[in-house]
Amino acid sequence: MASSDRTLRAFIGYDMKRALNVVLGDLGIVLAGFGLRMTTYSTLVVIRDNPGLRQTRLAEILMIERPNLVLILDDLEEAELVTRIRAPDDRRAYELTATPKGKRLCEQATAAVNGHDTRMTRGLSDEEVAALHRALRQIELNGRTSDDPSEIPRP
Amino acid sequence: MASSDRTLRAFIGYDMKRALNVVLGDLGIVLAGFGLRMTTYSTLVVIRDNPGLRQTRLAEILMIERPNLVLILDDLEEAELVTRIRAPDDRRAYELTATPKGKRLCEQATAAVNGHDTRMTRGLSDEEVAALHRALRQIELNGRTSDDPSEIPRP
DNA sequence: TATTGTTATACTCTATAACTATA
DNA sequence: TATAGTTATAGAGTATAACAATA
Repeated sequence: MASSDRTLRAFIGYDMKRALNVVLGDLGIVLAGFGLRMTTYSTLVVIRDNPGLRQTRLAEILMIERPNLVLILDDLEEAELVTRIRAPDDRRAYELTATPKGKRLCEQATAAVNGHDTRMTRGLSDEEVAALHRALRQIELNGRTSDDPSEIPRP
Repeated sequence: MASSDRTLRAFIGYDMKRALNVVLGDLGIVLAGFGLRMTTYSTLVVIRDNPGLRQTRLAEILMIERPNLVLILDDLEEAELVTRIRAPDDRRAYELTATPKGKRLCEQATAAVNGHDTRMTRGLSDEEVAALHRALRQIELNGRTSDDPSEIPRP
């Protein structure tokens, strides 16, 4: 009986969670080959793309809490992929930069993640993949803007 | 600078994770109104749809590990939404059934989750939502069948 | 007084090994 | 010996409160 979860399959959240589970499983294997996890990889990419970024802004971009980012950066710094340098204009803050080693690893890992992405979307046309991206971003937007709890019916 | 994560936005896994985060956040609020979490809700639905189901099979359907299911069922049983009854033909196993109270709550919660689902997919046409379901199931399938590690290039 | 980064902590979800009782 | 359910435990991700240094 392969469809015993048919009721749940009607919900977009369930199909998203099932699909994301297998995607993250595969991605985790790929990134482990570079000594990275999902969190450290995405953090490294954003730092490489935005040199001099500070932690509060980085946490906003990645939608994670600042205390959790501290541990991720500790990992990246210990692996010599990222440096924290005191900001000259604000001695409370750090400017984050990818080291040459970090940039190289980021590029190699990104190539592998591109391959992973291609594998995961196999069987879908370019237009279908583009539509998938659009739909997911629309849903993210819907979720952000429905923060008004008055819209949410309660029992 | 709203697109500082543009590199990551090219990956389907990133857009899926961002979208799922907001969906699960909203869904969590909806389900909390019924005293349920995501895990207890989906477990309750599958039990109601498949009376007499046993735990090993249920864990397979939901793709969770059996030890983790035990705690979920403890919750559902303590809330008197589900019963574990010794299988007459195999005294190691339990037959899982939703109580009348469990069926009522399941129906009410499902109505609320339907509303949540509609809110989350707002701005998307019926055809776009259908395409989204199809794409996500294709990706889940791709992930399942690419279990062969020989396909995954390593550094 | 407010902000940056930090520490400590707690809770959920997830994953594995080892146990018991039955088969 | 194999299976169904269970216990114990550990890891990762996530969330909040409170702190020191600086603004």
